[in-house]
This record gives sequence, structure tokens and C-alpha cells, in this order.
Amino acid sequence: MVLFYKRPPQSGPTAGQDIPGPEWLAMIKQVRSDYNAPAIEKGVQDFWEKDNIYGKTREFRSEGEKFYFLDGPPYTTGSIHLGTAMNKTIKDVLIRFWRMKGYNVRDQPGFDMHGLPIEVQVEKKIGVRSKREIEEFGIDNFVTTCKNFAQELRGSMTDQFRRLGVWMDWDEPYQTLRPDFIEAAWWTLSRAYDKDLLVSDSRVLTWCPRCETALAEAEIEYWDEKDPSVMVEFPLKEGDGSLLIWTTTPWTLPSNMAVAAHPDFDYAKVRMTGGGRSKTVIILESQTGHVASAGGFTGTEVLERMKGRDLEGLEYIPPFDIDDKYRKKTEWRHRVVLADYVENDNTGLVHTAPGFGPDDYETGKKYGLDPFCPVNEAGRFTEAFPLMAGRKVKASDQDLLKHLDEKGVLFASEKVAHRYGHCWRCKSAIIYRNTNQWFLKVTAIKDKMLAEVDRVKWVPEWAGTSRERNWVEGARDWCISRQRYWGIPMPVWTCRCGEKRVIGTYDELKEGNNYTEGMDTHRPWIDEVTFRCPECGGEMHRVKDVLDVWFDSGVAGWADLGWPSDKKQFEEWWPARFIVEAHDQTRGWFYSQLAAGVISFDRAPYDEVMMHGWILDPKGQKMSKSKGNVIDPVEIMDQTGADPLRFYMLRSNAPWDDTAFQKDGPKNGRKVLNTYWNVVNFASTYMNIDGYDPDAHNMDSMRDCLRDEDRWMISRTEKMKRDAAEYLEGRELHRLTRVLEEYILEDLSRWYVRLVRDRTWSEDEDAARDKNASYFTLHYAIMSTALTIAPVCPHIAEEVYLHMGGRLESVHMEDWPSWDADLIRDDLEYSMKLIQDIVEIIAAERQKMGSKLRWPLKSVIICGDKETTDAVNVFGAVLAQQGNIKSVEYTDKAPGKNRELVAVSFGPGDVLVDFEVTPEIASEGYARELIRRIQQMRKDMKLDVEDYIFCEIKAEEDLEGSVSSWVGHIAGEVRAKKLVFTDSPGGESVKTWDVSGREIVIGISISV
RNA sequence: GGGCCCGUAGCUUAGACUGGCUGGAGCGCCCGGCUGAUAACCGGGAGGUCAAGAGUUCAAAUCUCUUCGGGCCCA
Repeated sequence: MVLFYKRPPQSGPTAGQDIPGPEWLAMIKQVRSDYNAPAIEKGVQDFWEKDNIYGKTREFRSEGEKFYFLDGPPYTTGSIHLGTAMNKTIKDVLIRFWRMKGYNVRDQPGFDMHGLPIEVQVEKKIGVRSKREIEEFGIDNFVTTCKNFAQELRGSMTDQFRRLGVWMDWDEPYQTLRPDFIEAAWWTLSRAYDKDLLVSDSRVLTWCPRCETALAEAEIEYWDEKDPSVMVEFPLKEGDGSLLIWTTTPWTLPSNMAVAAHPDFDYAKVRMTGGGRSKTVIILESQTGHVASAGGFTGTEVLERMKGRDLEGLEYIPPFDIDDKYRKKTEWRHRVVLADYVENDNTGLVHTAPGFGPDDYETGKKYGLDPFCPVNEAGRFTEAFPLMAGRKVKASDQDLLKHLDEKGVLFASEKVAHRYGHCWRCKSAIIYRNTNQWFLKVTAIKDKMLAEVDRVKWVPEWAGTSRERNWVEGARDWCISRQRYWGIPMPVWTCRCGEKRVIGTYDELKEGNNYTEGMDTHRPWIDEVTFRCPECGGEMHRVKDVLDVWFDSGVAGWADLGWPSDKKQFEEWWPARFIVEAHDQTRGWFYSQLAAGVISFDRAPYDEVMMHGWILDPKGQKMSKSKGNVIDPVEIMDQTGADPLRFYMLRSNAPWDDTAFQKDGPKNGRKVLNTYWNVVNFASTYMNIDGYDPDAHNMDSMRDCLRDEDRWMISRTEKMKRDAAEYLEGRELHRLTRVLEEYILEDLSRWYVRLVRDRTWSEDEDAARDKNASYFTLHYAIMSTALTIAPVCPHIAEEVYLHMGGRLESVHMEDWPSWDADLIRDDLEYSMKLIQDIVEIIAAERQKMGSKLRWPLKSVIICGDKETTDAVNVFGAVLAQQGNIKSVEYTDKAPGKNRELVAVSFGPGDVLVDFEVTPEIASEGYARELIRRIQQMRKDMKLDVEDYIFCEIKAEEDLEGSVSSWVGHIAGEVRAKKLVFTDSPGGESVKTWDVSGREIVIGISISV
């Protein structure tokens, strides 16, 4: 296999630079001086695009072990938000990591393209408001519009994911609207049918009156809403008094069929008096006070006590009369029934309408009650309730209450704010309705699903053991039918005689009448296909429903592999090794896949599930258009860059915790990357000048040239790589980014670069070997960082890699960096830590004493046991240099009193600082003061680093004498051809300075 | 009402599983330094009842319980 990819010289981010010749490949190229992330990212992405780097990288790993990553399909909304950005960033990081580890990763992205959200948007677009209007518009026109719209939205989302730097197979995404995808869904349903898990049944469930369809739990959004909170009297048929019930849905009262009581609770018949009125009601005895005050009564008298079970069978007069032609008369109608779900609050008697409440329905079934439902699909009363016929149910509440009040049975009426469900798309308040629907009998496979939850690896662990498990344990049968248009059609055909047929493949469909090859299998076209009934010879028609969109994505794990028509891919890849989504998918995609997988293949279709958190607004609130607190990721990428955004999102929190997105977060991320960039800029500048050839050296050849500080840097680098790998394997991406941040900021930039500056500036021939050692180390650190940060920040890593002599065509083709335990030197790290502490102490002491770093210290004494002084002595030269100290001494004796020394503990020992300023120190100090001022003036004059100058200086006589021995040094440092002292300095720039209270005038002119 | 997660400086957070020196950072603020990485960089300072209370322990941000507050999912 060819492991060496040669890059054509004219391509890549550096295109435009004129760099001919094959030697260019391994050369160090100067990077642009500023870290302009958006510009760099644009360049890198253009390079990827133009040279097909993504395709080549995939190809490069095509022989590796197969790794099936499965993308959770975002709903095609047209624009990504920060949550989607976070989601795809995590995926991109792990995919790139796995590729670097040699895996052949399947990275097909997906899009969820059916369903109500798109239908609702299209309705708005074409200006229709109801199902009737859609059918007038034409289902074919409507569905075609939905399809085109979804494709459009997919396109713009793809652009945004690309901008984020996500490497997935954007040219070949799986799409739920594709015919092969639909076939896979059908196949799964036919499996369910074969196993008796697909049934049609009548149940009470959530219904959107505007969309005129059933909704799943997952399609409901809850928020607080004000509703009536009323107590209504149902007079007893025989004897005095009334049953008192409480409800927040007065519109369900016409459908009342019974009143439920808890068998074990204590009830009482209570007479209530006050304000000249009196009422006798049966209620939960413990609620007497509450009820009386709600009804405006002051006096109460218990007339009779009884258990709930004693009330069973008691007959009452319902609040509204309904003609018996609309409902069955049964034994238990309008009597007290018993139920365990009755709670110890309000009146303790529950109005029961089996046509409108899931619990009521169950109770009704038990007592043989009719699930009477005088409400149509649009949420309006039918003829069965003439009083309000044609009116919307919730809007009728007030009129119904008025009616009850006139009848004298309205005991108490107020408003209450409570959580109420709404349609996830059109936001209409949902109602419960009794309808006939198709169900997957999840309850029948619950045990297997739970076993699979236990088998799968969850990250973090509680995502599975607590959350998913808890959800599956409470799972009910899954209503998968929707009375809509844009979705996967139910593959169920029925005959008048009751015969059913469920189609699982397109081959079976071909047997149908009106089938045409290559036909669109969406509605309405599929509705034309009919079958001959094998039982009665009649015509079988398709059930008009479409599928719940959550079912679509549930089959993604095999639909995207072309199953069932293409079995080869399935055998090669399935099941998915890894999926990752946000925590709301506990009830969504984690669940739908689990159910569909157990139905189809008796197992969960994934082996590892990672759960991530949400991106919230800066105050920790959910971002939403209605709150106006949405932060646009595209805007951030354009302003600050995709890499900084990615780095920040991963750094700020553990992936599974929610993150309150901070406005300057990406800027902080940028700071880390900028520091890295500065290091690279520094290194590439000097390596380029010196023509450093990274290929000419390796760890073995350099071993003996390295200084201990180089070995220290390498040791830190090995640990960074070691930790990074561990954190990636453990999915602890926050730790990964934090270890990178600390390494870049603390070890590489703030310390190592500081140490090697003098070495890189050296033009001394004798020091070439030593300079090379620093270049080698710097290059090693920079490249290790590029490889390690490549999954997180793919653009900066690429740019750095290509400029620093990377040998492959892209950093993303590199193998994940290994680390070498032999290069870890805890002894050197310990010594260096002591040095860092001591340097810090000296800086602090200097500050207290008003001693600038520019002025050398006479001496510093390290006092401690031999072990400690030896450890410090390893880097004695580093200490002297970084602390600007003339002499570092060591002693194991306690500091004597004979010298004016400042003593501070650095842990295992003490550091004693001698602040005495000798004439020698003063002259060196002043010399450096002068150099600094002249350099500042050069900079202000915008001189080139190479330019020479003439320099004239006026200073007090003693000062002039003091620095006289340094004149040659000063002139060299500031590139002055001539440097003289004079009473009237002249030149193109003349400036007066105050140096420690002494006036100095400097004049500079440019030499020719 | 139930399950899960979270609560540490003005803001974002490390540390919690496996209890132990003066609870670390970053941003912001104040002060200083450096000036051949420079529309950068470095150091110092102020700022914490570790949400509250109780318990276990020689010792609690960390373990246990209760309460309060926030988030997600449900009822």
C-alpha cells in the first residue's frame, strides 16, 4: 500500500505562495502572522474540496477494520442551531479519531424529512389551513411541494455542516423520503405484523384538532396554560345531595358516563352552609375544608361517613342530557365506579368520560361503559351534543359553565394555571379523543427491550441504567398511524371482509393493480394500488394513514444500508457500533430504534449509545424563537471561526451536561488556538530562516543533543498524548480539550517557548547543534499537538501540519499519535516544577521590592536538603536565565543573619533573594532600559527588523559612564551602526524618556 | 407527584466516584511587568457561608438524609 501521498505543489491552503520543487514538501513554511480563523478555515476547506481530501482520507482507510457509525438524522428545518452544531461536532471528533486509529468508518449522515413540521410549513407557504383545503389543493401537489421543500432545506443545512468542518459523506446522505428507505420501514412493519405486534385498536389518545391527527407523546410540547378549575354537582337520583366532582375540562362533561371513587378512601356526605345558602355534597372527608371555602361556605356538618367502596353503584343525574340514539345504555352508566388512580385531592370524586381520558377509557372498559365521543376530528362538537354542535370544544367552556350555573349545579368556578399539552408544530392545545389507530405492541416485547438496554454500553452509564431503562419500563403501546399526507404510507391493505395484508417489500407491491415500475410510493400515488382479496375476491384498499415520523428514523440503522433489497451491505456493517444524540432522544431515537430493532432483529441495533446535553442560552434557559434568545452558530463561525466554536463547546462542560452558552465563549476558545498559532508562527519564522529540515532528524539521532529542558518538554508532550487518547476512548471530550488547553498554554507557550527564545536567536555557529535540538523539540511538540487536536479543530491542525512539513497530504490521514513511556521523565518534571515555583516567587518578591525583571538580581540562594538542591540544580541555568539572576547558589544550612536577604519557602526548601544593586548591576540594568526604549522607537517608526539605524543619546553624566561598557552590546541589539552620547540628540525621531526618574533623550535616524 | 441530571467567586467552571495540606482555573475588574510570538504575552491582587439544614467521621465541597432552586423526561 502506498502510504506516502504527495501533494501537488500548486494546491492547498498555501496555494498562491510560489514554492517550487519537490523539497518543498518537507520544508517549513512561514504561516501567516495572525490567527484569522475564518480566513484560514476557508482556505483549508477550499483545499479539502479542490483536492478531494475527504474522499482520499476515506479511501486511505478503506482496508481498515469496519466501524459502523450511525448518524441520528436531524429534522430538516433548513438551518442548524447550536445544539445541532454540538451534536455534529462530537460526531466529527470521534469519526476523525477512529479514522486516525485506522478504522474504516462508515460516516453517512442522515436527514429526517417527513412529517408534520414540513407539512405545517408547506401549508403556510401555499396558504391552506385545513385537511379539506389540502385535499382541494390536491394531495399530489401538496406532497410534491413537501418533497421539494424538504430537499431545499436539506441543501442549506448541508452547507452549514460543511462550514462547521464536519467530514461526513454529504454527497450520499440517507434520506427518509427515499423509496429504499420507505421499503425498509415497510419491511419492519411486516415483521411486526408477522409477529402479531402490529394491531389496530380503539384507544383514547392525544389528538391535534388543527392537524386532525393523532399525536405521539414525543410530538407534544407542554407549557403552562390557564384553564377553568370547576366543581360540579351531580345530584343523586335517589335521596338528598349530590356527588361533587372537580375538572379542568368542562367540555368533557357532556360525555360523562360515570364518577370514580377510590375504594379505600374515606368519604362523607357533608352539609355546607353560609351566606344564607346550603348544599349537601358527597366528597372526600379530608377535603371538607378546602371544598367548603371553594364553594364560599363557612359552616360544615358531616351527615354521614362511608368508604369509597360503599359508594359503588350509586346513581346520579348527569349534567347534560344526550339522546340515547347516540350512545348505548349500559348497566353502569351514570353510577359511581371504583378506580385506584383516584387521588387524595380536590373532591376525591373523578368525572369519568371514557371517550376522552386514557384512564377513564380503561375504567369504562372494565364496567362496560360506552366511550361516547361527541367531538369530531377537528375538535368540534357533533350533532350528538346539539347545545354546542359545530363549536370548538375548548372555546365552549365558558358557555357550558354558564349553562351549568343556570341549572344550579356549578358549585365552584375559578381559573388555574397548569401544564397543558400542545401540538409540537402548530402549537394548538391538544385534546384526548377515542379513535381507531394502529399500534405496535411494545408492551409485548418490553422484557427483551429492557434486556437490550442492559446489554448496550451507555455513556454516561446512568443514561442507560436510569434514564432509558426508566422510560422503557413505563412504555405503552406505540401508536404509529397518522391521519396525514407527508410521511411513509402505512403498508396495510384491508378488504371489506376484514382480510388484511401487510406489504414488506416492493416485490410484493408489484403484484398489486395499478402498480407502475419506479412509481413514487408516497401518497396519493400508492393509494391507487389495490390487491385482490384472497378470501372474498373483493378489492383490498390501502389504509389511508401514514406513519409516525419517529418510526422513520427508528429503522435508519438498516434502511440506510439498503435493507431489505441490498443484503450485502447489511451483512458487512450492521449493527451500528456507536450512536450519539442529546438526552431528549431517550424517548425519541434511542427508543424508536430499540423497539424497531427488537421487532426486526431481536436486538438493539446499536452497541454503544452516548448521550449529550443541550446548548442553552447564557442564562441557562432553553433557546427558542419565541423567547428571542437564539444564538446563530453560522454567525459565530463567520465572526470567530468554526474551530474556536468547536473547541469552546467541547471544553466548557462534560458532553452529557447542558451548557449555558456564553457569548464570549468562542473567543476564549480562540485564545487557546491563537496561542498555539503564535507558537507555530514563532517556530516557523525561525525554522524557515534557518532552513530547518524536520526530516533530517528523529528522536534517536537527537537523543544526545537534547538539553534537559527539551527532555522535559518531550515528557510533557508524551503525557498530553497519553491523556488525550484516554479521554477520547472514554468520550470525555471536555477533558480532552482541557488537557490540550493546559499543554498549549502552560507547557508549550508560557514556558518552553520562553526558555528557547535565546537559543533560536543565536547566530553562533557553535550553537547550531543546540539550536537544532530546540527546533527538533519545538517541532515535535507542535506536530504532536497538530495530530492530537486534529479531531477537535480540524482546520488549524491542517494548516499547521501542512506548514510544518507534514509528510502526508493531510493531517487527517495521519495515524493517531502514540506515546512513549520511556520518554516520560518524572524527575525532570519535578525539577521543572520547582523552578517554575521559584521563578514565580522571585517575580512576586521583585514586585514587592519594586525590582524590574530587566534589572539582574545579584544572587539567589536555594536552601534545602541535598535532594531538593540537586533537583533545582538540574535547571539552575534555566532559573538564572528566567529570573535574570547573576548567581544561583545552593546550601543545606539555614540562612544566616549576616546578609540582607529575603527568604521565602517554595515547599521543600527556601529561596533567599539578594536585592543588592551593585554598580555592575546598575549598568546592565540601564543598558537594558536603553535597549528597550530604542526598540520601542524602532517599532513606532515601523522599521523593518533588518534595518540599521544611527542613534544619539543624551543622559546624565554618571549614567553615561555607567553604561559605557555596554555600548557595543546595545548597538548590536538594536542594529545601530553608530551609537553616541551627545547633548542634543537629533534624527527622524527624537523622544524623551523617564527611566526610573532619570531623564534620557534618544534620537534615531535611518542609515542608508 | 415520579425518574434522572445539576447547584462551587459577578459570569463560566475544576475538584466529588476513591473524604485529608491555605477549594484550583478562565472571563471581567484593579495593579504591575515584558517588548525580535507583539491588534500579542506574563505576573500579582481583590472577590467563595462550596445552595440551605442535619447526620456519619479525628476530618466533609466530597459520603448519607431533608429542604430549596434550575434542567430534561414523564404522570
